[in-house]
Amino acid sequence: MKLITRNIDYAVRALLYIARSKKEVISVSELVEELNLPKPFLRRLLQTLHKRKVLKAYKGYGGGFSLALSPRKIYLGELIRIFKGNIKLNECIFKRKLCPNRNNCPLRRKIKEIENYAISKLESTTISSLLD
Amino acid sequence: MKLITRNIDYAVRALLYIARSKKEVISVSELVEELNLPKPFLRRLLQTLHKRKVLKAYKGYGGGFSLALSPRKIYLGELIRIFKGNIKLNECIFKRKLCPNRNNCPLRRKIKEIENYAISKLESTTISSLLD
DNA sequence: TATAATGATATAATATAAGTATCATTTGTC
DNA sequence: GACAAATGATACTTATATTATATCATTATA
Ligand code: FES
Ligand code: FES
Repeated sequence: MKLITRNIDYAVRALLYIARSKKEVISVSELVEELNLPKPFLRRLLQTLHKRKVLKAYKGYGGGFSLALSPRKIYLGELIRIFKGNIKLNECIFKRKLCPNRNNCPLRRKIKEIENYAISKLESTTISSLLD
Repeated sequence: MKLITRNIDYAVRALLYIARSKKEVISVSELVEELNLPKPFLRRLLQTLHKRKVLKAYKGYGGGFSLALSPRKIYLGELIRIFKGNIKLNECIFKRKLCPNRNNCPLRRKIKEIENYAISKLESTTISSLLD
Protein backbone atom coordinates (compact mmCIF):
# COMPACT_ATOMS: atom_id res chain seq x y z
CA MET A 1 0.00 0.00 0.00
CA LYS A 2 3.04 2.21 -0.19
CA LEU A 3 2.75 5.30 -2.28
CA ILE A 4 6.48 5.86 -2.26
CA THR A 5 8.87 3.05 -3.03
CA ARG A 6 12.60 3.05 -2.61
CA ASN A 7 13.22 4.25 -6.15
CA ILE A 8 11.16 7.33 -5.48
CA ASP A 9 12.55 7.84 -2.00
CA TYR A 10 16.14 7.70 -3.26
CA ALA A 11 15.30 9.83 -6.27
CA VAL A 12 13.93 12.57 -4.03
CA ARG A 13 17.02 12.49 -1.86
CA ALA A 14 19.33 12.66 -4.83
CA LEU A 15 17.37 15.44 -6.49
CA LEU A 16 17.39 17.45 -3.28
CA TYR A 17 21.12 16.97 -2.95
CA ILE A 18 21.75 18.07 -6.50
CA ALA A 19 19.39 21.02 -6.14
CA ARG A 20 21.13 22.19 -2.97
CA SER A 21 24.66 21.75 -4.26
CA LYS A 22 26.71 24.71 -5.47
CA LYS A 23 28.02 22.57 -8.30
CA GLU A 24 25.89 21.99 -11.35
CA VAL A 25 26.99 18.48 -12.13
CA ILE A 26 27.11 15.78 -9.49
CA SER A 27 28.45 12.29 -10.01
CA VAL A 28 26.86 9.14 -8.71
CA SER A 29 29.99 8.51 -6.65
CA GLU A 30 29.50 11.75 -4.79
CA LEU A 31 25.84 11.05 -4.18
CA VAL A 32 26.63 7.60 -2.87
CA GLU A 33 29.24 8.95 -0.50
CA GLU A 34 27.02 11.69 0.80
CA LEU A 35 23.72 9.84 0.95
CA ASN A 36 24.87 6.30 1.66
CA LEU A 37 22.70 4.67 -0.93
CA PRO A 38 23.43 1.48 -2.86
CA LYS A 39 25.40 2.57 -5.90
CA PRO A 40 24.20 0.33 -8.75
CA PHE A 41 20.61 0.90 -7.69
CA LEU A 42 21.06 4.65 -7.58
CA ARG A 43 22.82 4.66 -10.93
CA ARG A 44 20.01 2.85 -12.64
CA LEU A 45 17.44 5.12 -11.17
CA LEU A 46 19.30 8.26 -12.19
CA GLN A 47 19.66 6.88 -15.68
CA THR A 48 15.91 6.48 -15.72
CA LEU A 49 15.45 10.07 -14.59
CA HIS A 50 17.74 11.07 -17.42
CA LYS A 51 15.71 9.16 -19.99
CA ARG A 52 12.60 10.80 -18.63
CA LYS A 53 14.17 14.27 -18.98
CA VAL A 54 14.30 15.11 -15.32
CA LEU A 55 18.09 15.06 -15.31
CA LYS A 56 20.77 15.97 -17.79
CA ALA A 57 23.65 13.54 -18.03
CA TYR A 58 27.33 14.15 -18.75
CA LYS A 59 29.53 11.26 -19.65
CA GLY A 60 33.21 10.92 -19.14
CA TYR A 61 35.71 12.36 -16.72
CA GLY A 62 34.14 14.95 -14.45
CA GLY A 63 30.72 13.96 -15.66
CA GLY A 64 27.56 13.22 -13.73
CA PHE A 65 24.03 14.50 -13.60
CA SER A 66 22.44 17.89 -13.33
CA LEU A 67 18.83 18.97 -13.06
CA ALA A 68 17.12 19.34 -16.41
CA LEU A 69 14.21 21.17 -14.80
CA SER A 70 13.84 23.78 -12.14
CA PRO A 71 13.07 22.18 -8.76
CA ARG A 72 9.74 23.97 -9.00
CA LYS A 73 8.90 21.93 -12.05
CA ILE A 74 9.76 18.55 -10.61
CA TYR A 75 6.60 17.10 -9.18
CA LEU A 76 6.34 14.14 -6.90
CA GLY A 77 3.49 12.91 -9.05
CA GLU A 78 5.80 12.78 -12.04
CA LEU A 79 8.41 10.82 -10.09
CA ILE A 80 5.77 8.33 -9.09
CA ARG A 81 4.61 8.03 -12.67
CA ILE A 82 8.16 7.45 -13.83
CA PHE A 83 8.81 4.63 -11.39
CA LYS A 84 5.41 3.11 -10.93
CA GLY A 85 3.34 4.15 -13.90
CA ASN A 86 0.05 5.95 -13.57
CA ILE A 87 -1.24 6.37 -10.09
CA LYS A 88 -3.92 3.74 -9.71
CA LEU A 89 -5.07 2.77 -6.30
CA ASN A 90 -7.25 0.04 -7.64
CA GLU A 91 -8.95 -1.66 -10.50
CA CYS A 92 -12.58 -2.55 -10.33
CA ILE A 93 -12.66 -5.45 -7.94
CA PHE A 94 -15.54 -7.15 -9.65
CA LYS A 95 -14.09 -7.39 -13.12
CA ARG A 96 -17.21 -5.97 -14.71
CA LYS A 97 -19.52 -8.85 -14.00
CA LEU A 98 -20.67 -9.09 -10.44
CA CYS A 99 -21.48 -5.60 -9.27
CA PRO A 100 -25.19 -4.86 -9.49
CA ASN A 101 -24.81 -1.36 -10.84
CA ARG A 102 -21.31 -0.92 -11.99
CA ASN A 103 -21.69 2.65 -13.14
CA ASN A 104 -22.84 3.73 -9.78
CA CYS A 105 -20.82 1.40 -7.61
CA PRO A 106 -19.98 3.21 -4.38
CA LEU A 107 -16.78 1.26 -4.00
CA ARG A 108 -15.43 2.27 -7.38
CA ARG A 109 -16.50 5.81 -6.68
CA LYS A 110 -14.76 6.01 -3.32
CA ILE A 111 -11.54 4.54 -4.58
CA LYS A 112 -11.61 6.89 -7.51
CA GLU A 113 -12.14 9.82 -5.18
CA ILE A 114 -9.19 8.79 -3.06
CA GLU A 115 -7.15 8.37 -6.19
CA ASN A 116 -8.02 11.83 -7.45
CA TYR A 117 -7.26 13.38 -4.12
CA ALA A 118 -3.91 11.63 -3.98
CA ILE A 119 -3.03 12.71 -7.47
CA SER A 120 -3.88 16.33 -6.81
CA LYS A 121 -1.79 16.35 -3.65
CA LEU A 122 1.15 14.66 -5.27
CA GLU A 123 1.00 16.92 -8.28
CA SER A 124 1.27 19.93 -6.05
CA THR A 125 4.36 18.74 -4.17
CA THR A 126 7.61 19.72 -5.83
CA ILE A 127 11.26 19.19 -5.09
CA SER A 128 11.45 22.90 -4.50
CA SER A 129 8.83 22.69 -1.77
CA LEU A 130 11.00 20.15 -0.01
CA LEU A 131 14.14 22.23 -0.17
CA ASP A 132 13.38 24.23 2.92
CA MET B 1 0.16 0.81 -4.59
CA LYS B 2 -3.00 -1.21 -4.36
CA LEU B 3 -5.42 -0.29 -1.63
CA ILE B 4 -7.40 -3.48 -2.06
CA THR B 5 -5.65 -6.81 -2.27
CA ARG B 6 -7.18 -10.11 -3.22
CA ASN B 7 -7.97 -11.00 0.38
CA ILE B 8 -10.08 -7.89 0.70
CA ASP B 9 -11.59 -8.23 -2.73
CA TYR B 10 -12.68 -11.82 -2.08
CA ALA B 11 -13.84 -10.94 1.42
CA VAL B 12 -16.15 -8.25 0.05
CA ARG B 13 -17.58 -10.63 -2.52
CA ALA B 14 -18.19 -13.32 0.06
CA LEU B 15 -19.73 -10.90 2.55
CA LEU B 16 -22.03 -9.53 -0.12
CA TYR B 17 -23.10 -13.02 -1.09
CA ILE B 18 -23.82 -13.96 2.50
CA ALA B 19 -25.64 -10.70 3.12
CA ARG B 20 -27.84 -11.20 0.07
CA SER B 21 -28.64 -14.84 0.71
CA LYS B 22 -31.93 -15.93 2.23
CA LYS B 23 -30.09 -18.48 4.31
CA GLU B 24 -28.29 -17.39 7.44
CA VAL B 25 -25.40 -19.80 7.27
CA ILE B 26 -23.38 -20.29 4.12
CA SER B 27 -20.64 -22.87 3.68
CA VAL B 28 -17.35 -22.25 1.96
CA SER B 29 -18.29 -24.86 -0.62
CA GLU B 30 -21.34 -22.89 -1.64
CA LEU B 31 -19.35 -19.67 -1.85
CA VAL B 32 -16.71 -21.32 -3.97
CA GLU B 33 -19.30 -22.71 -6.36
CA GLU B 34 -21.14 -19.45 -6.68
CA LEU B 35 -18.21 -17.06 -6.76
CA ASN B 36 -15.52 -19.19 -8.39
CA LEU B 37 -12.81 -18.35 -5.93
CA PRO B 38 -9.91 -20.57 -4.86
CA LYS B 39 -11.21 -22.63 -1.98
CA PRO B 40 -8.29 -22.91 0.46
CA PHE B 41 -7.57 -19.24 0.05
CA LEU B 42 -11.15 -18.30 0.72
CA ARG B 43 -11.35 -20.62 3.69
CA ARG B 44 -8.37 -19.06 5.33
CA LEU B 45 -9.67 -15.61 4.81
CA LEU B 46 -13.09 -16.42 6.20
CA GLN B 47 -11.47 -17.98 9.23
CA THR B 48 -9.66 -14.71 9.74
CA LEU B 49 -12.90 -12.79 9.48
CA HIS B 50 -14.29 -15.13 12.10
CA LYS B 51 -11.40 -14.50 14.45
CA ARG B 52 -11.89 -10.81 13.96
CA LYS B 53 -15.60 -11.08 14.81
CA VAL B 54 -16.95 -10.12 11.43
CA LEU B 55 -18.37 -13.58 10.86
CA LYS B 56 -19.87 -16.23 13.07
CA ALA B 57 -18.74 -19.77 12.37
CA TYR B 58 -20.61 -23.05 12.67
CA LYS B 59 -18.69 -26.26 12.61
CA GLY B 60 -19.88 -29.65 11.48
CA TYR B 61 -22.52 -30.90 9.12
CA GLY B 62 -24.61 -28.07 7.74
CA GLY B 63 -22.20 -25.55 9.18
CA GLY B 64 -20.61 -22.52 7.60
CA PHE B 65 -20.42 -18.83 8.26
CA SER B 66 -22.93 -16.11 8.96
CA LEU B 67 -22.55 -12.40 9.44
CA ALA B 68 -21.73 -11.43 13.00
CA LEU B 69 -22.51 -7.79 12.26
CA SER B 70 -25.13 -5.96 10.30
CA PRO B 71 -23.87 -5.10 6.81
CA ARG B 72 -24.16 -1.48 7.90
CA LYS B 73 -21.55 -2.09 10.52
CA ILE B 74 -19.01 -3.77 8.28
CA TYR B 75 -16.67 -1.08 7.04
CA LEU B 76 -14.20 -1.41 4.23
CA GLY B 77 -11.65 0.28 6.45
CA GLU B 78 -12.00 -2.49 8.98
CA LEU B 79 -11.51 -5.14 6.31
CA ILE B 80 -8.36 -3.42 5.19
CA ARG B 81 -7.12 -3.23 8.75
CA ILE B 82 -7.81 -6.92 9.21
CA PHE B 83 -5.84 -7.98 6.17
CA LYS B 84 -3.20 -5.33 5.89
CA GLY B 85 -2.92 -3.73 9.28
CA ASN B 86 -3.33 -0.03 9.82
CA ILE B 87 -3.71 2.04 6.73
CA LYS B 88 -0.33 3.63 6.20
CA LEU B 89 0.49 5.07 2.87
CA ASN B 90 4.03 5.79 3.88
CA GLU B 91 6.64 6.09 6.54
CA CYS B 92 8.83 9.13 6.72
CA ILE B 93 11.15 8.63 3.79
CA PHE B 94 14.05 10.28 5.50
CA LYS B 95 14.17 8.12 8.58
CA ARG B 96 14.33 11.17 10.85
CA LYS B 97 17.77 12.33 9.91
CA LEU B 98 17.95 14.05 6.58
CA CYS B 99 14.94 16.29 6.32
CA PRO B 100 15.74 19.89 7.24
CA ASN B 101 12.61 20.52 9.24
CA ARG B 102 10.98 17.25 9.93
CA ASN B 103 8.06 18.66 11.85
CA ASN B 104 7.04 20.79 8.98
CA CYS B 105 8.06 18.59 6.09
CA PRO B 106 5.60 19.16 3.25
CA LEU B 107 6.08 15.63 2.01
CA ARG B 108 5.12 14.06 5.28
CA ARG B 109 2.23 16.45 5.54
CA LYS B 110 0.89 15.65 2.08
CA ILE B 111 1.16 11.92 2.52
CA LYS B 112 -0.54 12.20 5.87
CA GLU B 113 -3.33 14.23 4.32
CA ILE B 114 -3.84 11.64 1.62
CA GLU B 115 -3.82 8.95 4.26
CA ASN B 116 -6.45 10.71 6.35
CA TYR B 117 -8.62 11.28 3.34
CA ALA B 118 -8.35 7.64 2.36
CA ILE B 119 -9.18 6.49 5.84
CA SER B 120 -12.24 8.69 6.09
CA LYS B 121 -13.52 7.47 2.74
CA LEU B 122 -12.91 3.85 3.53
CA GLU B 123 -14.46 4.14 6.94
CA SER B 124 -17.62 5.44 5.38
CA THR B 125 -18.02 2.60 2.89
CA THR B 126 -19.92 -0.37 4.23
CA ILE B 127 -20.97 -3.72 2.88
CA SER B 128 -24.51 -2.44 3.08
CA SER B 129 -23.70 0.45 0.77
CA LEU B 130 -22.50 -2.07 -1.78
CA LEU B 131 -25.59 -4.22 -1.63
CA ASP B 132 -27.59 -2.16 -4.05
C1' DT C 1 46.13 6.53 -23.56
C1' DA C 2 44.49 5.94 -18.94
C1' DT C 3 40.77 7.13 -16.09
C1' DA C 4 36.46 8.43 -14.50
C1' DA C 5 32.27 8.94 -15.67
C1' DT C 6 27.37 7.38 -17.90
C1' DG C 7 24.44 3.95 -21.26
C1' DA C 8 22.40 -0.33 -21.66
C1' DT C 9 21.05 -4.48 -20.06
C1' DA C 10 21.12 -9.02 -17.81
C1' DT C 11 20.95 -11.24 -13.53
C1' DA C 12 20.30 -12.16 -8.51
C1' DA C 13 18.24 -11.52 -3.92
C1' DT C 14 14.47 -10.38 -1.01
C1' DA C 15 9.86 -9.33 0.38
C1' DT C 16 5.05 -9.54 -0.21
C1' DA C 17 0.96 -11.51 -2.04
C1' DA C 18 -1.52 -15.42 -3.58
C1' DG C 19 -2.58 -19.95 -3.31
C1' DT C 20 -2.27 -25.06 -1.57
C1' DA C 21 -2.22 -29.02 1.56
C1' DT C 22 -3.06 -31.46 5.67
C1' DC C 23 -4.49 -32.98 9.98
C1' DA C 24 -7.38 -32.03 13.98
C1' DT C 25 -11.91 -31.01 15.80
C1' DT C 26 -16.84 -30.44 15.78
C1' DT C 27 -21.59 -31.61 14.62
C1' DG C 28 -25.62 -33.42 12.35
C1' DT C 29 -27.71 -37.64 10.14
C1' DC C 30 -28.34 -42.37 9.50
C1' DG D 1 -21.59 -45.10 17.05
C1' DA D 2 -19.90 -44.46 12.29
C1' DC D 3 -19.70 -41.50 8.63
C1' DA D 4 -19.75 -37.27 6.25
C1' DA D 5 -19.51 -32.45 6.03
C1' DA D 6 -18.16 -28.70 7.85
C1' DT D 7 -14.54 -25.27 10.34
C1' DG D 8 -9.77 -24.56 13.23
C1' DA D 9 -5.02 -24.30 12.97
C1' DT D 10 -0.96 -24.16 10.66
C1' DA D 11 2.80 -25.27 7.55
C1' DC D 12 4.13 -25.05 2.95
C1' DT D 13 4.59 -23.61 -2.02
C1' DT D 14 4.26 -20.56 -5.92
C1' DA D 15 4.04 -16.19 -8.16
C1' DT D 16 4.98 -11.44 -8.52
C1' DA D 17 6.98 -7.09 -7.41
C1' DT D 18 10.59 -4.69 -5.29
C1' DT D 19 15.29 -3.99 -4.34
C1' DA D 20 19.88 -4.63 -5.50
C1' DT D 21 24.06 -6.23 -8.18
C1' DA D 22 27.17 -7.07 -12.10
C1' DT D 23 29.16 -6.29 -16.50
C1' DC D 24 30.45 -4.55 -20.78
C1' DA D 25 30.13 -0.68 -23.99
C1' DT D 26 30.66 4.19 -24.82
C1' DT D 27 32.20 8.91 -23.98
C1' DA D 28 35.02 12.75 -22.48
C1' DT D 29 38.86 14.87 -20.24
C1' DA D 30 43.43 15.35 -18.47
S1 FES E 1 -16.05 -2.48 -7.74
FE1 FES E 1 -16.37 -2.82 -9.86
S2 FES E 1 -18.47 -2.29 -10.10
FE2 FES E 1 -18.15 -2.06 -7.95
S1 FES F 1 9.76 12.84 4.71
FE1 FES F 1 10.46 12.56 6.74
S2 FES F 1 10.84 14.63 7.38
FE2 FES F 1 10.22 14.85 5.30
